[in-house]
Amino acid sequence: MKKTTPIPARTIERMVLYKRLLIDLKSKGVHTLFSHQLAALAHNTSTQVRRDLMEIGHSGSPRKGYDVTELISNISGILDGSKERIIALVGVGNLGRAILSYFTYSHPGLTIAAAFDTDENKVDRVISGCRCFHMSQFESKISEMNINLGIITVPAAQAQYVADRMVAAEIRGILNFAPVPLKVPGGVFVDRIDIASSLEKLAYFADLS
Amino acid sequence: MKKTTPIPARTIERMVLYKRLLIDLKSKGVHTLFSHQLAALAHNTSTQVRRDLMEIGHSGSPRKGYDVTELISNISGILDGSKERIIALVGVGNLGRAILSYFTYSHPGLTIAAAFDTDENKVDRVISGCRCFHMSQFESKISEMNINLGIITVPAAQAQYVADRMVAAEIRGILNFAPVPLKVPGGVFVDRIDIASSLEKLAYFADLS
DNA sequence: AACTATATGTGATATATTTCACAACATGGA
DNA sequence: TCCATGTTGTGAAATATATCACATATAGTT
Repeated sequence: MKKTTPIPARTIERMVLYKRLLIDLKSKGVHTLFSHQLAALAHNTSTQVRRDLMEIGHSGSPRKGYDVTELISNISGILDGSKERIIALVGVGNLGRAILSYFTYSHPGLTIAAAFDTDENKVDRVISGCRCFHMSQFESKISEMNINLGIITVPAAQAQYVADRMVAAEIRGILNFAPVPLKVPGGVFVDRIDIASSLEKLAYFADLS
Repeated sequence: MKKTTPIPARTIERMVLYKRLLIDLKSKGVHTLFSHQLAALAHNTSTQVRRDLMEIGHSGSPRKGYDVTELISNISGILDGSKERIIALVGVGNLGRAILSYFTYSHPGLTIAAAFDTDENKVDRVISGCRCFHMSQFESKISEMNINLGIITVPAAQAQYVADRMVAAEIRGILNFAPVPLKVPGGVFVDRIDIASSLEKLAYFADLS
């Protein structure tokens, strides 16, 4: 079996953060730390940290705290699934290019293997270190390269169409930057990053305080 | 008084979505709709929609549903605060430029009034329709232009420094694209968009299904 | 004018998530 | 060796969020 208890979504989000913070600490020579120290870095409480670590079954020592290396490896064991994550990006506009260039400095274990667009000026070129193909080759490249995650950076009007093709190509996770909710069958996970929405939310909560 | 009951954060997020969907519907000539129709578009349930609208005190008619125009105006009344939202963006790299160009087609009520960087090649130029200033002019421009929201698109190492200057310049809301949590005093609202984290989360949830 | 069918609005309930509070426990020092 | 200290791990309580279930309302029909 893969996992015994379903780990809460929020916990997973924090886990990603913990992992990055811990890797950073390790590179600075920190070998051990307490829940309240990690909490200070992650900007939450020590109870939350301990509860999260409990979720993944990690334990530390009451007086020494947590072993950084061991904790990183435990968290990675949870986050890094069984199969490799290989990503396709569709829509090589400004945002698409920005994301490509951001990931050129190969993020740990996350590789954008191919980009797709319908604009002939972009097709068959290497853009920010990533080869750009025409959408007509989408299905064949996805299966050829074993791609299982997708990023959508096309305009809203085309987002659902692209999502449908991703689903048909057996992509299991989609990160959607278009400002529309996508309809996908169960078993496909979608996350949306909506910059305009975030700004509106920001404006709302910045007002009160 | 501004608001009587604190509206749940999640409700606000959905409200932003509703508003956009409704504006789109209105432009297509839809005058009235039922909660289950909005729910279908927003990808949630009719109960959720009704509960959300209850939150802002909007009511409809059992047989006609909700009046689109009236609903848009009610939601806007909640979301659009008293003062105008004027935004500064710091860090004119790939991501920063992508965001600038995205907002050039002036999103409703959200204007990026100025961009800032320390790179002399970018300073004093107009980039994607937005004037770019040197960071040394940050404080003066913020107050001169009445900017109250900030977007951080600098590398992780400088993010906290930029946030500190934003806070000092009395910016009340910060949208942070750098992969580090920011420490800010109470009263300042921070939201983080972390693309790498989102991909990791995606990878995790795409695995199970 | 009364009836019917279909939505709304919302108290009550269920679920998810966070926080509290404290017993159990290691470690360094007396 | 035993104690004092400060941390872990976690049941229980609190809070936040979503869903259920149904009484209430209203427009069209007869």
